[in-house]
Amino acid sequence: MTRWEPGTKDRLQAAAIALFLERGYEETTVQDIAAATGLTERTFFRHYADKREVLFSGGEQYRQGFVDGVRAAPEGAGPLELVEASLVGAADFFPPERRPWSQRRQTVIDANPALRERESLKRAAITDTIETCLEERGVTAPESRLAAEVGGAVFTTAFRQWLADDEERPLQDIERELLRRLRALVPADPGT
Amino acid sequence: MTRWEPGTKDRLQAAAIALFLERGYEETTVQDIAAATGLTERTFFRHYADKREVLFSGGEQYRQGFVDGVRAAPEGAGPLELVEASLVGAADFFPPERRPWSQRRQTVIDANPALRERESLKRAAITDTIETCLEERGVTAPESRLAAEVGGAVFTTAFRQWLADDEERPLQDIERELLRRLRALVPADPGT
DNA sequence: ACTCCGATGTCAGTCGCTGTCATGGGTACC
DNA sequence: GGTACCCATGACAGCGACTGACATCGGAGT
Repeated sequence: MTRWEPGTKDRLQAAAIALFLERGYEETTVQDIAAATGLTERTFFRHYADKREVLFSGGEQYRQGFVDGVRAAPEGAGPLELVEASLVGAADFFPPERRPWSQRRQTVIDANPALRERESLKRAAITDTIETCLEERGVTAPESRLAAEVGGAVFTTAFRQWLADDEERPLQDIERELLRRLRALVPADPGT
Repeated sequence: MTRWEPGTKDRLQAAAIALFLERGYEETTVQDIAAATGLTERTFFRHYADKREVLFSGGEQYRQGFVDGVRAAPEGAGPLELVEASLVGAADFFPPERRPWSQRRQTVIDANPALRERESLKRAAITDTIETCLEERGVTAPESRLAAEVGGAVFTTAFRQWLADDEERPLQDIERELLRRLRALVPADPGT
C-alpha cells in the first residue's frame, strides 16, 4: 500500500519509552530508538524536536482543557472559582484508562533530571495559560498571577496524587478536595 | 605571585553574561567564553557543570535562607505563617544593590527557552525545600505540599515584581503584600 | 505516461560535554 | 636549598545530540 509504515511518530514514541524503561534515558541513544523502529536518527528528529520531546509531545492538547474550563465557568464566578473550573476542564483529558501510560511515563521522567526540568517548564506553561484566561475574565494583576499559580500548584499536586492513588479516584475529585483543603489552609485576612 | 589569575570562576561568569547579552545565548559558544577569559573550553567545564550553570551557580546559597526563615518562626505558627517566615528569610539574600545584576541575568534567561527551563526547575527545588521545612514543623501532607507550592508561587511572583519595580521596594515588602492579597483572594471555606 | 509531492536516507559538520594524560609553578617538608 | 607532591590548567581524542543540504523513489493526481 503505502511506501512506509504508518504511525511513524507513535512507533518511535513506543520504542523510546520501552527502551527508557529498560535501560534508562541517558543510556538510550536516539540512534537506538530509531534502529528499534527501523528508521534513522535523522528521521527521529524530523518527528521530535529533541530527544526529550518524545515524552512530552501531545502535552499542548490538554492545555486547551484549562482554557475551555474557564470559558465554561458561570458569569460572576470569583477568581478561585474560575481556577477550579479550569482544573476540572483539564481533568477531562485524563480518564482512568490513561493512567497506566501516564504512570510509565512519569517513572521515566522522575528518574532523570533533564526530563524533570522539561516537566517543570510545562507546568509553568500551564500557569501562564490559566493566568491569561483569568485576565480575559476580568481578573487583574497581581491577583491573576497568584490565582493562576495556585491553580498550577493544585493541578500538579492533584495529578501526582491521581497517579499514586490505587483507588483510581477521578482527577476531578482530587482537584476539588485539594482546593477545599487549600481554602481551609489560608486563613481569612484579619485586615492588616 | 600565583601561577594563574585568581577568581577564574567569576571571570568566566562575567565574560559569559557579557557575551550572552551582546550576541545571545545560543550564539555564544563555550569556547567563546573561555577564549574571552584566556582559558580553554575544558577549564570552563571544570568550574561549571554545563553551559547554563554559569547563570545559576550560587543559587543553592539562598535556599538556606528559606530554611533559616522557617527555623526562626515562632512556636505555634500556622502553615501560612511559616511560609511567610520562609520567604522573608530568603529575601535577605537580595539586597537592593544586587538588583542590577539580577536584572541583567533575568534578561538573558527570559530570552532563552533552555534557560527558562532551568529556572523553573530551580523554583521546583525551592518548593521542595519549603515543603521539607514545613514537615519538620509538623505540617502534614497534603497541606505541606500545598502551602509550599503557595510559597514558591508567591516568591517567584514577588521576585519578578522586585526586578521590575523602579521604586526599589524591598523584596520582603512585596512578599508580604502578595501574601496579604492572596489571603484576601482565597475565600474562607464555607464548610462543604 | 508524466510530474510532482513528501517521507525517508545519507553525509558532513557543529557544539555540548567527558575521560585521560601531560605540564609546570607553588608549597611544604626534610 | 633541594626534593617531592599538589593541583589548576592545557592538549587531545571521542561520543552523542542536533542541523543543513542533497538524493531517493513509491504514490497520487493529471
